[in-house]
Amino acid sequence: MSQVANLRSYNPALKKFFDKLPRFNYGKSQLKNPEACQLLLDKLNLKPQYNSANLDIIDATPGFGLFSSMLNHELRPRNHILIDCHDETIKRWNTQIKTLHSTTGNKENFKFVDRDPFSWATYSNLYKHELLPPTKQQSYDKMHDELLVVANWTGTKDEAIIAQWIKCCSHRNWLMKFGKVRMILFMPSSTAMKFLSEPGFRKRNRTALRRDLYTDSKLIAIGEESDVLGEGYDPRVLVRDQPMVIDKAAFIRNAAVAIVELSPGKHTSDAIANIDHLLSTFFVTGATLREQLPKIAAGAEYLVKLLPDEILDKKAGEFTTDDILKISHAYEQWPFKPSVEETFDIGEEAIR
Amino acid sequence: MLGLNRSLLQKCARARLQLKAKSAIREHTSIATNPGSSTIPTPSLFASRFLQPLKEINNTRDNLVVNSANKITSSSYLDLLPDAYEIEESDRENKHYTSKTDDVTRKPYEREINYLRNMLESFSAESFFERTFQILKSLSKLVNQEELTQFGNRSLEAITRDPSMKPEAVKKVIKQMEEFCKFKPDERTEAIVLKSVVQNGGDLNAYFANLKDRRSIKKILRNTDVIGADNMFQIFDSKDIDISCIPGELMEVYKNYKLNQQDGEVVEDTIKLQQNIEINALDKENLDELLPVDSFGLKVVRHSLLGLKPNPELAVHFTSEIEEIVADLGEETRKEIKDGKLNYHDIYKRLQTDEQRTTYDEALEAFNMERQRQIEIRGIEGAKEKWKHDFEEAQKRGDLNLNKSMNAQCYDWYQKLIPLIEKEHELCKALLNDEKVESKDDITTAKERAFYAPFLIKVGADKAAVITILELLKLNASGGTYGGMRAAKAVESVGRAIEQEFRSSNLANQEYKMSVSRKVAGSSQMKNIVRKSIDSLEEEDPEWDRATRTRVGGVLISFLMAIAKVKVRKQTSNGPIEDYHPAFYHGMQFLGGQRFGVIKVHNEIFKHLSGTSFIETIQPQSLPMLVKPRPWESFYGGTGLYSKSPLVRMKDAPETEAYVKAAAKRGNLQEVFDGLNVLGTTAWTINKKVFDVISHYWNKGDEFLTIPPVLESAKFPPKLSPDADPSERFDHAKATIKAVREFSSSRSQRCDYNYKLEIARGFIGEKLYFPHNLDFRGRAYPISPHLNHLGGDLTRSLFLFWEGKELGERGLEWLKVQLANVYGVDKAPISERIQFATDHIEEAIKSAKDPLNHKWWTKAEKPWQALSVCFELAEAYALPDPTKFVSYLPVHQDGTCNGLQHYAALGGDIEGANQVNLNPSDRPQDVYTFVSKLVQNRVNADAEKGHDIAIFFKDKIKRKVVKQTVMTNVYGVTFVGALAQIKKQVAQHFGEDQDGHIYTKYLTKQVFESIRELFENAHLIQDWLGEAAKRISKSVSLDYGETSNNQVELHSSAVIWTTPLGLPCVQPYRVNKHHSVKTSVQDVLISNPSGTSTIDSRKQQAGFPPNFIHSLDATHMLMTATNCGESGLQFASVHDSFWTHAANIDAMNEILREQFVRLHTQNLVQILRDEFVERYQRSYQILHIPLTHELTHKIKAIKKQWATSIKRAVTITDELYMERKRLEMLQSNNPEEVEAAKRMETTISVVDGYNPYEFCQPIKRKAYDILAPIQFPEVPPKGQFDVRKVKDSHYFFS
DNA sequence: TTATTGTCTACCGACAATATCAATACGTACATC
DNA sequence: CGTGTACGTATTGATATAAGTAATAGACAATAA
Repeated sequence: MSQVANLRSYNPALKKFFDKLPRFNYGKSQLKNPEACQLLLDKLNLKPQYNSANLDIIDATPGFGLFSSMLNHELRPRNHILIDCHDETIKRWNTQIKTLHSTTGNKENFKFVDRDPFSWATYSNLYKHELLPPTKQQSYDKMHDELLVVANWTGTKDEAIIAQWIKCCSHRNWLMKFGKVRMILFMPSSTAMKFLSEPGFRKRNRTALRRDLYTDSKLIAIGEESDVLGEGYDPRVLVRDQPMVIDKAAFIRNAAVAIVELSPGKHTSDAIANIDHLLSTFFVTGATLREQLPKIAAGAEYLVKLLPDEILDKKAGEFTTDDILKISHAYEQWPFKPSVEETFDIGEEAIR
Repeated sequence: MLGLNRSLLQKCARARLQLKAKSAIREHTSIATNPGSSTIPTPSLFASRFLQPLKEINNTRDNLVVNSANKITSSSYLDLLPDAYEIEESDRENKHYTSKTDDVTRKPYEREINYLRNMLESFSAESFFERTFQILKSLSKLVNQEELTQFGNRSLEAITRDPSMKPEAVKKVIKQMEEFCKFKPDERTEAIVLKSVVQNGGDLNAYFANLKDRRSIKKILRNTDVIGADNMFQIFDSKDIDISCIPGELMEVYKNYKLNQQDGEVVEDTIKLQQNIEINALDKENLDELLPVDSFGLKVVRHSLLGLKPNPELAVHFTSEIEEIVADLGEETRKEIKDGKLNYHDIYKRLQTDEQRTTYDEALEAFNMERQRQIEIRGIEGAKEKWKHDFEEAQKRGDLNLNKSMNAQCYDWYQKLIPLIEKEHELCKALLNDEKVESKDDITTAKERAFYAPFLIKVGADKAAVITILELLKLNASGGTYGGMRAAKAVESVGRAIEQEFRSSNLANQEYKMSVSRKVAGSSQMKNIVRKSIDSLEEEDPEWDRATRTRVGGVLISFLMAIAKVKVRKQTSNGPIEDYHPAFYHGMQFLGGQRFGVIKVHNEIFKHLSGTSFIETIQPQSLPMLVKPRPWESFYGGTGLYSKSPLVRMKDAPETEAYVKAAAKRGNLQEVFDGLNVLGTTAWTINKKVFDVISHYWNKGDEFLTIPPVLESAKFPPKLSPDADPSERFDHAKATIKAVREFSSSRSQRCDYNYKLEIARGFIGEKLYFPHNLDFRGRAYPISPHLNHLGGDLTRSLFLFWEGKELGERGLEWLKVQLANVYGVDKAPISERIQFATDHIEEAIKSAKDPLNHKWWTKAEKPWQALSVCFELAEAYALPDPTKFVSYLPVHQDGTCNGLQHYAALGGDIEGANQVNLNPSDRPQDVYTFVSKLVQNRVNADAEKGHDIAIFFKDKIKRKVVKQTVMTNVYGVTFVGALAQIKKQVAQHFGEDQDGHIYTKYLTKQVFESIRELFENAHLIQDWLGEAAKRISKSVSLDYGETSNNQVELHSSAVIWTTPLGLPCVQPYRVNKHHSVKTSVQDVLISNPSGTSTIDSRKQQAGFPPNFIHSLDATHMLMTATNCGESGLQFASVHDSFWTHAANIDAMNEILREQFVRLHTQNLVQILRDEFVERYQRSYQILHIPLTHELTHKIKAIKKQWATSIKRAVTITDELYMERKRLEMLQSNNPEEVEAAKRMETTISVVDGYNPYEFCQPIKRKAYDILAPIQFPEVPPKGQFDVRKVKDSHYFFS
């Protein structure tokens, strides 16, 4: 690590903290290699897009914080909120910030928040408790340039959170209510493979379709987990986004990680609200829409009359955003369509 | 950067993986062949002799050929490979379950055998001979010769049922069976031939001419169940038969017959009638013709239930009997009876003398016997007739909208369904005949069809159609999923119902054997002999396996879904539009990301379900019985005339089944039977007065007390704005779920109540019985599922005893106590409860007089039962002397926290015994209040010390807060579970709070400690039970690895104990493997039940303490039942609530206390321990002892020695094997071997002399694992409480 | 072998996940020695 | 004639599904290192 100090985004003031790796990783994978972080930051190329003086960063689950600190050093934000609630991490960051206070006067503007990054309330409280100044509402036509969200959701159960944050893009609520806020998300590679896949790819699922409709996304980087590069990802995504490959050794825990950039897209949830529930039924089997129709509601065969063959003969995984909008539109025309509540499927467990 | 193409990626990946696999294998082998150090001493002579086979085991195990017999159950008949099933003789022998010390065995390959037997039956009955041979040949590989002969005979019997099977053909079949299947005929086989000679047109004389040996004729004729009654008489007529051919049991009939021989006048036998009896449920004209209009009691009979048409002769007979009995009654009563104003129970109530009642009961019983028979035989026909009737009525009215009448709708579906099923039957038969039928819209492959074809064809298309519709409607009513039912459950249920139908038609066949078509002397005697012979057959028909049921059900349901439509209308801007939507459709629902299949019911159908009368459509087994159930005397029995129920309910627990069967066979269960028979012979009737009130509120459709309202749709929360915060969205989703849940549960509850009430309505005035059976711990449950006295308040209020008992002084008091109890005043002394009733007697009487307006009763804790008591009291007080009132109401005596009572008796805690009323006291004690006080004390003490949370709770702990936790403590509730309970209470009493959980946590701790303090010894026992279960469930049997082929898992010992009445209880918790089965609807997951799969140790441990206690309370109940029965008391129970007439409560209380004392004066836990020590003597425990211990070194040395010898690492199987050999040798006759065995050391034998339980470590870390003989901790000492005091404790049950 | 992570949490009556695809295992036809 | 190879099919095993994971604590099984 001799040349580490020479890296552009490396904050020398924190060097001593990153020499030693953390004892626990709390089920998350993270980057431990400064060079890799630097390359990632290069690839992200965020600097030109933000103005340090107005930029607030919300950084969920920074872990031991190498990437966070380098991102910080790169962008020099007005506020950099770190949210984590694991003992080791809390201790580590508190001492780090203390050290910074005495060395740089914390010009890095780190603020550590000892709350659960999983909880929605944590974020609203940032504003409530004035840890952050109110974020300006901006247009959804261009990237929000005063707020950046970074999060590490690489745990085994974190996929749900990614799915939910995608839903937030569709509803334009939560932090997404401020505008087209960029999220840099570390997620399990298997999650990225599913959620980022394009129509027709084997792993394409309902959330991938939602992502397609409601967000703009880009695969920034992938961990080198197998010897076949990009194995498991939709090749079209690899070709389109040209993600960088991060060396296996650069990770703590494992390299089954993808780094994805996500922001709210042009559609919102009402685009297909009427059939959102029914989509799960479509994705159950590999049968065509024509075959699936009777399963969504009694008498839904009727829709055959309203849809072109080319869509009817598609499988759920092959739907494009256009297709799904057309299906939604057709459904709207159906006189016997059940109400949204009636299509609310609830499992037995929930009934007890 | 990454110009990658997909297929390339995948190819690379594949190549890489293959590489990995290869290297893994290499590594593995190099480890395996690595011998230990070379400086090890060689084992002793004997030891090395035993080690020899181990070397081979190693070699054969790696390339062990899995016998393809294991695959039988996952193959259709097309894929059977009889030649591949080679099973060693030793692997065909019966094996033991958990313990060799119990004489309870299992048959290896039982599932496979049963599967094959079912197919054998089917192919034989349908005369597919080639297939029959194929199956029999497969069977020949799995079973011994004796069984093979038995199965072959079974097959032949089925074959000869076909009248076109001439004797020669039968003989040819037998010949082929011998040739291909190693079948060996016996006398029974010959009897079958004989039957075919008589029945299917052979020359009897020629037959006997060839058979000169009298003795063998005798042997053949002994098989009366094969030959049948009618045929036997024909044989008697044969000139070749003389007395020397007649076996002993037939001698008398024979002589009798020959003596009175007369020309056979051909008559219709009643039993023959049964088979094809055409019962038109609604056609009463026939009856009217037969019964003169003024015949006494015609209307009485007409009153009968379920639209049954009574047998005219019997009806006439019955009514004339009634006429005779009531002759002495007043003119007015007789008129009432004659006018049909009185139902059967009303009449019974009017009778004045015991003699009248006895005669009446006898007459009714005889009449009901016939009705019961009709109900059972009619089965599903009743449903069809009802549908048809309603359909035709609707047509007559010109009413084309079938939606209005569910039944008419069903008939429409039924008619449309039949052709589909018929078509499928054709396809199945074609397949079985190897005919190729091309059908363009037949998407089912031959392979798939082959799985269900042999079974589907067993039930006719029309019956299958009815069953399918009925099951789907029934399941839907059973609630659960929102607007539908689990598809997996539905397909299996339909399959099961089909199987059941097939079985009951088989039973009818058996009946046929008993029929005699001529009026001859001795015919009834002959029938009895045949019946006895049939009953003595031990073999049972194997059940269809679940995969088969599922497949059969799947086919039928998919047909129904295809044709069942419902008409829908909708108003649109262009006027009303109409469409036909499927009534049932299949879909998926998601639960925690897992999906499951659902059959949804169209809302239009769903709406009508809770208002439809189903009583005609309920299977007879699901109804209460009209006659006394057959008394229990073996494992199967106890129920209706034509159906069998197992003594113990089992969900996939072959071991439980085997143990109970064995006990039944040994005759150990007589006392259990006795108790159950008392429960079964308690006669009930429906409380019409209460029923009418319920009915009134039910029909109003509003929510009232426990009656849920009729709801049109769920009350959904208001819509959310699209940009609502995620947490708001979450709450909204929760609220929606809650709304759906409430709606759904209200609807399914209404469906459920509808069933109950409809049945109750049908049974008003009838005398009914509930046959009972047991769960695996011995607790008794009524078999009829819908309506029984175990239900909630409303259901319980519907029941009265059939018999009445004059109250007397005490009875009146107890009746009052009953009122207080159900009203909620159940914690006061008896005198206060009586006072309560006396104080409120006016209210009660008014409630009874005008229940709709005077609502005092509705405020009771159990309002419906309160109303029921009100009616009773009002009637009593209408008499000049209420004590003279004849009461029919069951009065309850409930154990106060019965589980704790048993624990307290076992543990002998004095304070505990006081608190659950084991100790006499002038006030009833309430354990919940007491615990809450203990908690209070603790909290207050902490508060003194300035504990914040304690100060908050100071003097605020109510009974309610601790109640659930105290109750569930008996069931082994954990801290987390209790936390959840108390949290609910805290939220209710103190409001929700941000960090309420800190408070909850504190309080839970206090509650737990308080309970432990109060029931200290009881808890030691609970712990002891848990520890014993833990050791058992984690033990290893000495016989592990004995059978190489049949997969017995390492930890496979279940906790087994015997109740004081001799019922063996086997905890059925195992980890069952699953596999999925493709059906036409969806794939269905099916578990493979096994008595040898790995034990679910966690459940075994957690379940044992409560299960043991429940087995004791069940024992107590059965003992009490038996004694009450002997004392002539009517008795009923709901586990720990015992019921009898008010007048008999004192007597019952005495009995139940006596029995409790009798039960607990033995040291039950010590007995249990002794039983465990005996049963698990061949079990060993894996213990972790310190690495440094001397024993560790010894065992390591032995293992090293062995490892060198066998050139591989020593496994646990090897250790057990060596020990087994050593122990075998010790028992040897050869003194040399015994001597050697004494000198021989095994890793287990060296443990002898140590007590490793003393120095073993709980954790595996830094420890060495050894095998040690299982030991059980000493039983904790009892406290001071003397259980005999219970005899004087008036509040023990109250 | 040891350390970490994940699972489960009150008994019985009572009742349960499926669809798909890749990889392996198995079987058969065919070719070539 | 046997053997090896290629190809086709049945079986097995892994993975995805949805999308708040409440929160508590302690034992135990499974998995990773």
